[in-house]
Amino acid sequence: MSSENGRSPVMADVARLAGVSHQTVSRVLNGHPNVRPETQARVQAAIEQLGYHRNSSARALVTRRTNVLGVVTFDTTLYGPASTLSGIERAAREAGYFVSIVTLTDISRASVREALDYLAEQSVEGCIVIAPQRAAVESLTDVSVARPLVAVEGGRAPGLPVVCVDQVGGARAVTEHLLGLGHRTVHHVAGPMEWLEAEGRVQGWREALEAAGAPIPEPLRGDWSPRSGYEIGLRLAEDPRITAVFVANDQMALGVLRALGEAGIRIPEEVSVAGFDDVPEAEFFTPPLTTVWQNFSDVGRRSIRLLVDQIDRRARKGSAGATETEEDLRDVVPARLVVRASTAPVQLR
Amino acid sequence: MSSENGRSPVMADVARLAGVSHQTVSRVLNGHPNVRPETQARVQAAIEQLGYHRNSSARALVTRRTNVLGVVTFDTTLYGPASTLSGIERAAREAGYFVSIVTLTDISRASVREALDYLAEQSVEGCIVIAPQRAAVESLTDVSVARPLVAVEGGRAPGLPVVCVDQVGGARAVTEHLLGLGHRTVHHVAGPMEWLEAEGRVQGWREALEAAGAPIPEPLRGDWSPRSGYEIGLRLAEDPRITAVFVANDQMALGVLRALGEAGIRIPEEVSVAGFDDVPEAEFFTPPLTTVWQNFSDVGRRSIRLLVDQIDRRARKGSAGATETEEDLRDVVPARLVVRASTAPVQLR
DNA sequence: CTGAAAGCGCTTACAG
DNA sequence: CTGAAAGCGCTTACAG
Repeated sequence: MSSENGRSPVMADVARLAGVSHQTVSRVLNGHPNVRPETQARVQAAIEQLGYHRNSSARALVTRRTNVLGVVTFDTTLYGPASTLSGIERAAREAGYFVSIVTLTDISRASVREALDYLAEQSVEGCIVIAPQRAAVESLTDVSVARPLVAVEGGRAPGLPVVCVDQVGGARAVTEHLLGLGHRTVHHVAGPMEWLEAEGRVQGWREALEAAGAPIPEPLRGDWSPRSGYEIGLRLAEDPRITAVFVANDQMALGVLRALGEAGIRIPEEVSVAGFDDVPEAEFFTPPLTTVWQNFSDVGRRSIRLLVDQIDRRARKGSAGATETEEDLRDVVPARLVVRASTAPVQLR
Repeated sequence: MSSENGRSPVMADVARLAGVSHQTVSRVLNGHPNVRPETQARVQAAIEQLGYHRNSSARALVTRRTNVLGVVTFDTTLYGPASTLSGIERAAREAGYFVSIVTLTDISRASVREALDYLAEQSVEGCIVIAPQRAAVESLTDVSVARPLVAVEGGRAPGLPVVCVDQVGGARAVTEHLLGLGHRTVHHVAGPMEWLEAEGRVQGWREALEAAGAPIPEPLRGDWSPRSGYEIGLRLAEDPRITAVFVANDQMALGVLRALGEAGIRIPEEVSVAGFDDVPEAEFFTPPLTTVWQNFSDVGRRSIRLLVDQIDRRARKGSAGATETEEDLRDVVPARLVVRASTAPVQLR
């Protein structure tokens, strides 16, 4: 695999073996035209014989392109971020980029900046930040960032392209579904205030209630965990006027189902429960959960497209300086209601 | 942030501003001794004033080190791989490495090779393959790999360092727990044959039954999904002799719980059910699931340590050639039984 | 269609 | 303690 003297082969070794100059090897490697077919074949043969791989650092040094994209993400063991990351990675590879990731453990402004600086040291050509918290988004707009950037689930941010799922629309759809079943109103178990997705879902829920002229109860706040859903569920069980609950994610919905179940409340006969995310398990909860599906691979694809567009545009202009203010790019991916057995027409409790 | 003429600043710009040569800047950046404190301060000031970042490609070209590690993983929306990836990423960063990931969609020998070749083009210094399938491991041993490699959940492979959770021990513990509750035997819902983790769990279960002199039923095969657990659960529900089921992961266990529930079978009064993984939801299943916890962040830490050790050893020897056969490194992380409400002493059904 | 030359931005001995 | 020189392995005009 390596050349005779033990080090890995370089372009010059290939050139020598093929009886050409190293520029010709470079041309073959880069698919330039103007190489005689037989020369090309000789070079290819030499490359294979030596097991030659182009040195990516040398190439990056001269082309000023690393072909690396950075992704900053938060807690990849949550279903949403994990699915998004996976979609991003696939789309990036298809676009010819490598993906370097940093997982955040805490979500302060400082830690996001730190992650971006860290990725900058690796000379990434652009970054995607999966940062659904308010603090994260602010940390992105605070400083004029030197290189292309896309926020996923980022909320509205001036000059920062954003790709997000239509949280508001999804929440509205699930709330309307519950109202349509005859429920007088719908209670809401929300995610943490700092999370933009949590706010979007609150907003959609509120809009649907307002449009229907239904009473708007105070939302109860969980932290996305099944445990928080369970604890809130215990409280919900005590109020007999509650007949419908929209929970901001499936994990918390699981906790709510469990708490209501323990209290002897039958679902959906006495209380309807709906979630958000459509995790693979949701279909097998007891009962199977009505929820909202998000197209994460689409989110990945679109965010890579937005990022690569920025990179290409900048490359064409040849400017490494500040970006001129771009129009507010905001790509909203629709959400889809999935109706299962945890929601039903209202009955007396 | 950039130098006057619009391009990003280079070492020479810093040198000029600080009134030193660019070598001195390099020394400061690399923390070399033998730089006068005041020179160092001047250089630091110039670096900050210009917003200078060292060009990583140029550095990698001359040091022959990219500081990038590759991770090949399979379906990061599964709890195990996602948690492992997250542990690896954190440990790598602490060790001063960047992490470049490739997510596999199918798990053929060819796709693993392709992913490794892809990472090789980025000049990663070593790779971790989270590849719990037989085919993946074989693809790693098949070809003598040019650079350091560690397999996670890889089974026994000659010359290939492996970090894995003690699947056999975990499965034995959960089976012994069920036998200890008085069950005559324990049925098993296994994962797919190609998965080494599935096989380890079958083995531990079988060993425990053999040691107890209990009958050994044929394991039923699922595909890790809740749906497959559900379908197998429907069959289990029909056999009244079954009183205890060990399911190879929590997602399938959820499906089993659901199927038994639909059949009117009470858990754990009539049938005990246990899982494996301890996903965050497991505690909130109905009933809360007895399962086995795996320390994924430890797996991440240990696999990075093994990989970095290999890299350092190679760097010291200065050999880029073939690795000499190393002792079979195999780092086994213990698993821990977590008893909850889904398992109970045997009763008549 | 192909080669000789310059240069990308660093680090690493080597002098002093 | 600091600088002049060489070189890492490529690509990119520029000749021919």
